[in-house]
Amino acid sequence: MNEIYYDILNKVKEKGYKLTPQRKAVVLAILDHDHMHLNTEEIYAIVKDQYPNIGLATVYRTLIVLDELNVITKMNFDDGCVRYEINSENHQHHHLICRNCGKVIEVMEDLLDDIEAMVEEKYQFKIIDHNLKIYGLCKNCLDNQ
Amino acid sequence: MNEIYYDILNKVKEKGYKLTPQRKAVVLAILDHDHMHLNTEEIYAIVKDQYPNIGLATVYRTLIVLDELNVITKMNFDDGCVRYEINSENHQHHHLICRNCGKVIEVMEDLLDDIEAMVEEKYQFKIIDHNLKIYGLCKNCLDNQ
DNA sequence: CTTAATGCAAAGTATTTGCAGATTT
DNA sequence: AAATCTGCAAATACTTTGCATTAAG
Repeated sequence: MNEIYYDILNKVKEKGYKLTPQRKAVVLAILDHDHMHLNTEEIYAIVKDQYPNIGLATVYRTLIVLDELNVITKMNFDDGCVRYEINSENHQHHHLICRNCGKVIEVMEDLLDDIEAMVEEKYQFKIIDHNLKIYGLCKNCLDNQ
Repeated sequence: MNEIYYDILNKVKEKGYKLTPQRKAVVLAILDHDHMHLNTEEIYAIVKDQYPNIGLATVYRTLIVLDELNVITKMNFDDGCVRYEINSENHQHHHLICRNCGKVIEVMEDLLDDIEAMVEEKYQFKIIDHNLKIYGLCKNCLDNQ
């Protein structure tokens, strides 16, 4: 965890961005709430706790920088806002989204090799990343019906 | 094509919605521009051509109805707006999105059976639909580098 | 004739931007 | 010291809503 944190700070510095306490606080907030798919307001609320006069615009701007540095990934769960995830390369995963309760479940298995091989060959498309969302009903909602 | 159109009108009627000329015009606009991933403004512009005093709000409201009836699907290509596609059940496809030029390419092969079977069994999740976006570089952008 | 749909304008959200002052390097 | 970053408020973009009027069934 600490290692990831310092890796991110280094990336920020390397690219010529300044290491401000606000930026550090945003990075920490995201790391501390991994797998929670926070949106900007939520990250802002967390950071504001320890850093009461940070502005929402600073959080927006920091997230743009982190996205540009490939540190985080934007996620869209169709709930009207952008949510963020840490980008740990060797940790590919997909999302199951319950159409009834909205819960998001992470699936750690990848299993997209076949389709990716086909795409690269047939479409001459150089794959960088992918994003798979599966919609349906979670166990809980199925049971309580 | 005509068959799909009347199927959609029937669905609208069946659910108790009124068949207004505005709704028909929106449906036609989408059908006439299939695979073009239009957003609301674009649909509005097309409809306005033949129906100059339609309001943007009517288009938004019609799209909400069509989405609810499962006639169209919302798509998010990370360009800041929601885009729509006709929902032809037996025509599953994925999208390749070029990180360089933004072009969206449709992939007609499905190839998600393995992963779906695994998800249904291991996560006890009843799958309704899925959405796969693959990011990378299209042939054109690779060639011109 | 009843009920729902439309068009307009106003109101909401989510996000971005301009700018003066503060902070990092 | 130079350049970037911050916080604030205003601006923008997309979408939804209230309401009086119109139109569909």
